[in-house]
Amino acid sequence: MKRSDHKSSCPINLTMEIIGDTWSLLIIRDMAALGKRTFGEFLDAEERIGPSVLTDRLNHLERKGIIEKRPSEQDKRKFIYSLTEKGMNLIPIVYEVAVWGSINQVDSEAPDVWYQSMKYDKELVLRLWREALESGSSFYNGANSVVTSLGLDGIQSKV
Amino acid sequence: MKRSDHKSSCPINLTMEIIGDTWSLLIIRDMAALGKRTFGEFLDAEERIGPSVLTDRLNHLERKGIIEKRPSEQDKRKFIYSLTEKGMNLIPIVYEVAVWGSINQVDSEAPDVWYQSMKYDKELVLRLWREALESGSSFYNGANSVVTSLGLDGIQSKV
DNA sequence: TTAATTCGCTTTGATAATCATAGTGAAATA
DNA sequence: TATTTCACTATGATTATCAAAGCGAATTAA
Repeated sequence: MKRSDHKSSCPINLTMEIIGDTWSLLIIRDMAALGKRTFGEFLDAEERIGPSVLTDRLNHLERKGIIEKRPSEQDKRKFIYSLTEKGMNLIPIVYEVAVWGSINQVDSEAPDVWYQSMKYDKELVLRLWREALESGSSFYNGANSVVTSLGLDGIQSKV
Repeated sequence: MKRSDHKSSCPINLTMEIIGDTWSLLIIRDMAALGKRTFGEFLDAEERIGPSVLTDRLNHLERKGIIEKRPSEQDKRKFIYSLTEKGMNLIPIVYEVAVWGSINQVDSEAPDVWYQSMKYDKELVLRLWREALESGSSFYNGANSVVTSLGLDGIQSKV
Protein backbone atom coordinates (compact mmCIF):
# COMPACT_ATOMS: atom_id res chain seq x y z
CA MET A 1 0.00 0.00 0.00
CA LYS A 2 1.32 3.40 -0.92
CA ARG A 3 1.63 5.97 1.83
CA SER A 4 -0.75 8.29 -0.02
CA ASP A 5 -3.66 5.88 0.33
CA HIS A 6 -5.67 5.65 3.52
CA LYS A 7 -6.66 2.43 5.23
CA SER A 8 -9.78 4.18 6.53
CA SER A 9 -11.14 7.64 7.37
CA CYS A 10 -11.21 6.95 11.11
CA PRO A 11 -9.51 9.92 12.81
CA ILE A 12 -7.42 7.54 14.91
CA ASN A 13 -6.23 5.71 11.82
CA LEU A 14 -5.48 8.94 9.95
CA THR A 15 -3.46 10.21 12.90
CA MET A 16 -1.52 6.98 13.30
CA GLU A 17 -0.72 7.00 9.59
CA ILE A 18 1.24 10.19 10.38
CA ILE A 19 2.77 9.57 13.81
CA GLY A 20 2.38 5.79 14.07
CA ASP A 21 6.01 4.86 13.65
CA THR A 22 9.13 4.59 15.75
CA TRP A 23 10.58 8.01 15.05
CA SER A 24 8.03 10.70 14.22
CA LEU A 25 6.92 11.46 17.76
CA LEU A 26 10.53 11.44 18.97
CA ILE A 27 11.38 14.13 16.42
CA ILE A 28 8.36 16.13 17.54
CA ARG A 29 9.47 15.59 21.15
CA ASP A 30 12.92 16.93 20.32
CA MET A 31 11.35 20.03 18.82
CA ALA A 32 8.64 20.63 21.42
CA ALA A 33 10.46 19.57 24.57
CA LEU A 34 14.11 20.27 23.81
CA GLY A 35 13.85 23.02 21.22
CA LYS A 36 15.88 21.23 18.57
CA ARG A 37 15.68 22.77 15.11
CA THR A 38 18.35 21.38 12.76
CA PHE A 39 19.17 18.07 11.07
CA GLY A 40 22.31 17.65 13.11
CA GLU A 41 20.49 18.25 16.39
CA PHE A 42 17.94 15.56 15.55
CA LEU A 43 20.74 13.18 14.53
CA ASP A 44 22.26 13.67 17.97
CA ALA A 45 19.20 12.26 19.73
CA GLU A 46 19.79 9.68 22.41
CA GLU A 47 17.91 7.12 20.31
CA ARG A 48 20.41 7.28 17.42
CA ILE A 49 18.29 7.71 14.33
CA GLY A 50 20.16 7.19 11.06
CA PRO A 51 20.47 10.02 8.55
CA SER A 52 18.48 8.33 5.78
CA VAL A 53 15.60 7.52 8.11
CA LEU A 54 15.73 11.06 9.54
CA THR A 55 15.55 12.54 6.04
CA ASP A 56 12.60 10.32 5.25
CA ARG A 57 10.73 11.17 8.48
CA LEU A 58 11.36 14.92 8.13
CA ASN A 59 10.07 14.87 4.55
CA HIS A 60 7.08 12.85 5.68
CA LEU A 61 6.22 15.27 8.50
CA GLU A 62 6.69 18.23 6.18
CA ARG A 63 4.41 16.74 3.53
CA LYS A 64 1.79 16.13 6.20
CA GLY A 65 1.94 19.74 7.35
CA ILE A 66 3.33 18.98 10.82
CA ILE A 67 6.65 20.80 10.39
CA GLU A 68 8.11 23.52 8.17
CA LYS A 69 11.61 23.94 6.78
CA ARG A 70 13.35 27.21 5.98
CA PRO A 71 16.98 28.07 5.20
CA SER A 72 19.08 29.35 8.06
CA GLU A 73 20.21 32.94 7.66
CA GLN A 74 23.28 32.57 9.84
CA ASP A 75 24.64 29.39 8.20
CA LYS A 76 23.72 28.75 4.58
CA ARG A 77 24.37 25.02 4.90
CA LYS A 78 21.62 24.65 7.49
CA PHE A 79 17.86 24.49 7.47
CA ILE A 80 15.66 25.41 10.40
CA TYR A 81 12.78 23.04 11.10
CA SER A 82 9.82 24.23 13.15
CA LEU A 83 6.39 23.00 14.19
CA THR A 84 3.38 24.30 12.30
CA GLU A 85 0.10 25.10 14.01
CA LYS A 86 -1.02 21.56 13.13
CA GLY A 87 2.22 20.27 14.65
CA MET A 88 1.76 22.23 17.86
CA ASN A 89 -1.70 20.71 18.14
CA LEU A 90 0.05 17.37 18.67
CA ILE A 91 1.33 18.52 22.07
CA PRO A 92 -1.61 17.01 24.02
CA ILE A 93 -0.77 13.64 22.44
CA VAL A 94 2.92 13.99 23.26
CA TYR A 95 1.94 14.97 26.80
CA GLU A 96 -0.37 11.99 27.35
CA VAL A 97 2.19 9.61 25.83
CA ALA A 98 4.82 10.96 28.23
CA VAL A 99 2.47 10.70 31.22
CA TRP A 100 1.52 7.12 30.35
CA GLY A 101 5.14 6.08 30.01
CA SER A 102 6.11 7.83 33.22
CA ILE A 103 3.40 6.03 35.19
CA ASN A 104 3.16 2.66 33.48
CA GLN A 105 6.74 1.88 32.44
CA VAL A 106 8.80 1.20 35.53
CA ASP A 107 12.14 1.68 33.79
CA SER A 108 11.33 5.08 32.33
CA GLU A 109 13.58 7.99 33.22
CA ALA A 110 13.04 11.69 32.62
CA PRO A 111 14.39 14.93 34.11
CA ASP A 112 13.13 15.65 37.63
CA VAL A 113 11.35 18.77 36.43
CA TRP A 114 9.17 16.60 34.21
CA TYR A 115 7.88 14.66 37.21
CA GLN A 116 7.41 17.95 39.05
CA SER A 117 5.32 19.28 36.18
CA MET A 118 3.07 16.22 36.32
CA LYS A 119 1.81 17.45 39.72
CA TYR A 120 0.33 20.57 38.14
CA ASP A 121 -3.05 20.86 36.45
CA LYS A 122 -2.96 19.26 33.01
CA GLU A 123 -4.68 22.14 31.23
CA LEU A 124 -2.30 24.65 32.82
CA VAL A 125 0.79 22.76 31.66
CA LEU A 126 -0.59 22.33 28.15
CA ARG A 127 -1.41 26.04 27.95
CA LEU A 128 2.08 26.99 29.13
CA TRP A 129 3.64 24.54 26.70
CA ARG A 130 1.71 26.03 23.80
CA GLU A 131 2.77 29.53 24.87
CA ALA A 132 6.37 28.41 25.13
CA LEU A 133 6.33 27.06 21.58
CA GLU A 134 4.63 30.14 20.16
CA SER A 135 7.34 32.34 21.64
CA GLY A 136 10.18 30.19 20.33
CA SER A 137 10.85 28.33 23.56
CA SER A 138 10.22 24.67 24.41
CA PHE A 139 9.22 22.63 27.43
CA TYR A 140 12.71 22.61 28.95
CA ASN A 141 14.60 25.37 27.17
CA GLY A 142 14.22 29.03 26.34
CA ALA A 143 13.13 32.17 28.15
CA ASN A 144 9.46 31.15 28.17
CA SER A 145 9.95 27.43 28.82
CA VAL A 146 7.32 25.54 30.80
CA VAL A 147 10.00 24.86 33.41
CA THR A 148 10.59 28.57 33.87
CA SER A 149 6.88 29.45 33.85
CA LEU A 150 6.21 26.90 36.58
CA GLY A 151 9.14 28.20 38.61
CA LEU A 152 10.94 24.86 38.48
CA ASP A 153 14.24 26.33 37.29
CA GLY A 154 16.07 25.56 40.51
CA ILE A 155 15.18 21.87 40.51
CA GLN A 156 18.18 19.63 39.99
CA SER A 157 17.79 18.03 36.57
CA LYS A 158 18.85 14.44 37.14
CA VAL A 159 19.24 12.90 33.63
CA MET B 1 17.83 -4.12 17.05
CA LYS B 2 15.75 -6.68 18.91
CA ARG B 3 12.38 -5.60 20.21
CA SER B 4 13.45 -6.43 23.77
CA ASP B 5 16.15 -3.75 23.76
CA HIS B 6 15.32 -0.14 24.41
CA LYS B 7 16.58 2.76 22.35
CA SER B 8 16.37 4.95 25.45
CA SER B 9 14.61 5.24 28.80
CA CYS B 10 12.65 8.32 27.78
CA PRO B 11 8.98 7.68 28.68
CA ILE B 12 7.90 8.85 25.23
CA ASN B 13 10.30 6.44 23.55
CA LEU B 14 9.26 3.54 25.80
CA THR B 15 5.61 4.21 25.03
CA MET B 16 6.18 4.48 21.30
CA GLU B 17 8.11 1.21 21.35
CA ILE B 18 4.77 -0.34 22.40
CA ILE B 19 2.14 1.58 20.43
CA GLY B 20 4.33 3.23 17.77
CA ASP B 21 3.22 1.15 14.83
CA THR B 22 0.40 1.09 12.32
CA TRP B 23 -1.85 -1.39 14.08
CA SER B 24 -1.52 -1.46 17.88
CA LEU B 25 -3.62 1.60 18.63
CA LEU B 26 -6.26 0.47 16.12
CA ILE B 27 -6.61 -2.82 18.00
CA ILE B 28 -6.88 -0.91 21.27
CA ARG B 29 -9.45 1.37 19.62
CA ASP B 30 -11.49 -1.65 18.56
CA MET B 31 -11.47 -2.91 22.14
CA ALA B 32 -12.06 0.40 23.92
CA ALA B 33 -14.41 2.10 21.49
CA LEU B 34 -16.24 -0.77 19.80
CA GLY B 35 -16.02 -3.49 22.45
CA LYS B 36 -14.36 -6.06 20.17
CA ARG B 37 -12.92 -9.07 21.98
CA THR B 38 -12.02 -11.90 19.57
CA PHE B 39 -9.50 -12.56 16.81
CA GLY B 40 -12.21 -12.65 14.18
CA GLU B 41 -13.69 -9.37 15.31
CA PHE B 42 -10.29 -7.66 15.03
CA LEU B 43 -9.75 -9.23 11.59
CA ASP B 44 -13.03 -7.67 10.49
CA ALA B 45 -11.76 -4.14 11.11
CA GLU B 46 -12.31 -1.58 8.39
CA GLU B 47 -8.54 -1.27 7.96
CA ARG B 48 -8.12 -4.94 6.89
CA ILE B 49 -5.28 -6.20 9.06
CA GLY B 50 -3.87 -9.56 7.96
CA PRO B 51 -4.02 -12.57 10.28
CA SER B 52 -0.26 -12.97 10.64
CA VAL B 53 0.21 -9.32 11.54
CA LEU B 54 -2.75 -9.46 13.92
CA THR B 55 -1.26 -12.49 15.67
CA ASP B 56 2.04 -10.67 16.01
CA ARG B 57 0.47 -7.47 17.36
CA LEU B 58 -1.77 -9.33 19.85
CA ASN B 59 1.21 -11.29 21.18
CA HIS B 60 3.21 -8.07 21.39
CA LEU B 61 0.49 -6.25 23.33
CA GLU B 62 0.03 -9.24 25.63
CA ARG B 63 3.77 -9.47 26.36
CA LYS B 64 3.78 -5.75 27.16
CA GLY B 65 0.91 -6.17 29.61
CA ILE B 66 -1.59 -4.08 27.63
CA ILE B 67 -4.08 -6.87 26.94
CA GLU B 68 -4.98 -10.28 28.39
CA LYS B 69 -6.15 -13.46 26.68
CA ARG B 70 -8.40 -16.12 28.16
CA PRO B 71 -10.28 -19.03 26.60
CA SER B 72 -13.93 -18.46 25.77
CA GLU B 73 -16.32 -20.60 27.79
CA GLN B 74 -19.09 -20.57 25.20
CA ASP B 75 -16.94 -21.54 22.20
CA LYS B 76 -13.79 -23.52 22.84
CA ARG B 77 -12.21 -22.42 19.57
CA LYS B 78 -12.23 -18.79 20.68
CA PHE B 79 -10.17 -16.64 23.00
CA ILE B 80 -11.41 -13.49 24.68
CA TYR B 81 -9.01 -10.55 24.62
CA SER B 82 -9.44 -7.72 27.11
CA LEU B 83 -7.62 -4.58 28.22
CA THR B 84 -5.59 -4.74 31.40
CA GLU B 85 -5.42 -1.83 33.84
CA LYS B 86 -2.27 -0.73 32.03
CA GLY B 87 -4.17 -0.97 28.76
CA MET B 88 -7.11 1.08 30.03
CA ASN B 89 -4.62 3.73 31.06
CA LEU B 90 -3.96 4.25 27.34
CA ILE B 91 -7.45 5.72 26.87
CA PRO B 92 -6.30 9.35 27.32
CA ILE B 93 -3.81 8.79 24.47
CA VAL B 94 -6.47 7.20 22.26
CA TYR B 95 -8.78 10.11 23.09
CA GLU B 96 -6.22 12.80 22.21
CA VAL B 97 -5.25 10.98 19.03
CA ALA B 98 -8.91 10.84 18.01
CA VAL B 99 -9.43 14.53 18.86
CA TRP B 100 -6.36 15.59 16.89
CA GLY B 101 -7.43 13.61 13.85
CA SER B 102 -10.98 14.92 14.07
CA ILE B 103 -9.82 18.53 14.13
CA ASN B 104 -6.67 18.48 12.00
CA GLN B 105 -7.42 15.92 9.29
CA VAL B 106 -10.07 17.30 7.00
CA ASP B 107 -10.98 13.95 5.51
CA SER B 108 -11.56 12.18 8.81
CA GLU B 109 -14.95 10.62 9.45
CA ALA B 110 -16.41 9.29 12.68
CA PRO B 111 -19.90 8.60 14.04
CA ASP B 112 -21.89 11.75 14.85
CA VAL B 113 -21.96 10.82 18.52
CA TRP B 114 -18.18 11.08 18.61
CA TYR B 115 -18.31 14.71 17.49
CA GLN B 116 -21.12 15.31 19.99
CA SER B 117 -18.95 13.89 22.78
CA MET B 118 -16.13 16.28 21.87
CA LYS B 119 -18.34 19.14 23.09
CA TYR B 120 -18.32 17.79 26.63
CA ASP B 121 -15.63 18.32 29.25
CA LYS B 122 -12.58 16.18 28.50
CA GLU B 123 -12.18 14.88 32.04
CA LEU B 124 -15.86 13.91 32.18
CA VAL B 125 -15.67 11.90 28.97
CA LEU B 126 -12.47 10.18 30.05
CA ARG B 127 -14.03 9.27 33.42
CA LEU B 128 -17.15 7.88 31.74
CA TRP B 129 -15.02 5.95 29.24
CA ARG B 130 -13.01 4.37 32.04
CA GLU B 131 -16.23 3.43 33.87
CA ALA B 132 -17.65 1.96 30.68
CA LEU B 133 -14.59 -0.28 30.22
CA GLU B 134 -14.56 -1.38 33.86
CA SER B 135 -18.17 -2.51 33.58
CA GLY B 136 -17.59 -4.43 30.33
CA SER B 137 -18.95 -1.76 28.02
CA SER B 138 -17.08 0.43 25.51
CA PHE B 139 -17.33 3.96 24.15
CA TYR B 140 -20.09 3.14 21.69
CA ASN B 141 -21.51 -0.19 22.86
CA GLY B 142 -22.88 -1.79 26.00
CA ALA B 143 -25.23 -0.81 28.77
CA ASN B 144 -22.74 1.62 30.34
CA SER B 145 -21.29 3.03 27.12
CA VAL B 146 -20.12 6.64 27.05
CA VAL B 147 -22.79 7.30 24.44
CA THR B 148 -25.50 6.10 26.81
CA SER B 149 -24.05 7.92 29.83
CA LEU B 150 -23.99 11.20 27.92
CA GLY B 151 -27.55 10.65 26.72
CA LEU B 152 -26.50 10.62 23.07
CA ASP B 153 -28.29 7.35 22.27
CA GLY B 154 -30.86 8.97 20.01
CA ILE B 155 -28.28 10.67 17.77
CA GLN B 156 -28.20 9.33 14.25
CA SER B 157 -24.88 7.50 13.85
CA LYS B 158 -23.77 8.56 10.40
CA VAL B 159 -20.52 6.63 10.06
C1' DT C 1 -23.88 -39.10 11.91
C1' DT C 2 -21.82 -37.06 8.50
C1' DA C 3 -20.57 -32.88 5.89
C1' DA C 4 -19.82 -28.32 5.70
C1' DT C 5 -18.56 -24.23 7.97
C1' DT C 6 -16.29 -21.35 11.35
C1' DC C 7 -12.58 -20.24 14.21
C1' DG C 8 -7.91 -18.96 15.60
C1' DC C 9 -4.25 -19.02 13.93
C1' DT C 10 0.54 -20.60 10.57
C1' DT C 11 2.99 -20.79 6.50
C1' DT C 12 4.78 -18.96 2.45
C1' DG C 13 6.92 -16.08 -0.64
C1' DA C 14 6.98 -11.40 -2.39
C1' DT C 15 7.48 -6.53 -1.43
C1' DA C 16 8.68 -2.65 1.37
C1' DA C 17 10.72 -0.42 5.36
C1' DT C 18 14.68 0.07 8.31
C1' DC C 19 19.26 -0.25 9.46
C1' DA C 20 24.42 0.99 9.94
C1' DT C 21 27.97 2.67 7.33
C1' DA C 22 30.29 5.22 3.99
C1' DG C 23 30.33 8.68 1.14
C1' DT C 24 29.38 13.78 -1.30
C1' DG C 25 29.47 18.59 -2.36
C1' DA C 26 28.74 23.09 -0.47
C1' DA C 27 29.72 26.30 3.21
C1' DA C 28 32.18 27.71 7.26
C1' DT C 29 36.27 27.86 9.98
C1' DA C 30 41.34 27.64 11.15
C1' DT D 1 44.67 27.10 1.58
C1' DA D 2 43.39 23.12 4.33
C1' DT D 3 40.42 21.24 7.35
C1' DT D 4 36.18 20.68 9.39
C1' DT D 5 31.22 20.91 9.60
C1' DC D 6 26.93 20.58 7.59
C1' DA D 7 22.77 18.47 5.41
C1' DC D 8 21.98 15.08 3.26
C1' DT D 9 22.54 10.38 -0.50
C1' DA D 10 23.89 5.87 -1.75
C1' DT D 11 24.47 1.20 -0.73
C1' DG D 12 23.69 -3.28 0.62
C1' DA D 13 22.11 -6.17 4.43
C1' DT D 14 18.54 -7.19 7.61
C1' DT D 15 13.96 -7.01 9.18
C1' DA D 16 9.01 -5.96 8.98
C1' DT D 17 4.82 -6.13 6.43
C1' DC D 18 1.82 -7.89 3.13
C1' DA D 19 -1.86 -10.85 0.69
C1' DA D 20 -3.13 -15.30 0.05
C1' DA D 21 -3.51 -20.03 1.02
C1' DG D 22 -3.70 -23.67 4.30
C1' DC D 23 -4.50 -26.28 8.84
C1' DG D 24 -6.52 -28.69 12.79
C1' DA D 25 -9.94 -28.29 16.19
C1' DA D 26 -14.62 -27.01 17.37
C1' DT D 27 -19.21 -25.95 15.96
C1' DT D 28 -23.27 -26.12 13.15
C1' DA D 29 -26.35 -27.93 9.41
C1' DA D 30 -28.28 -31.75 6.87
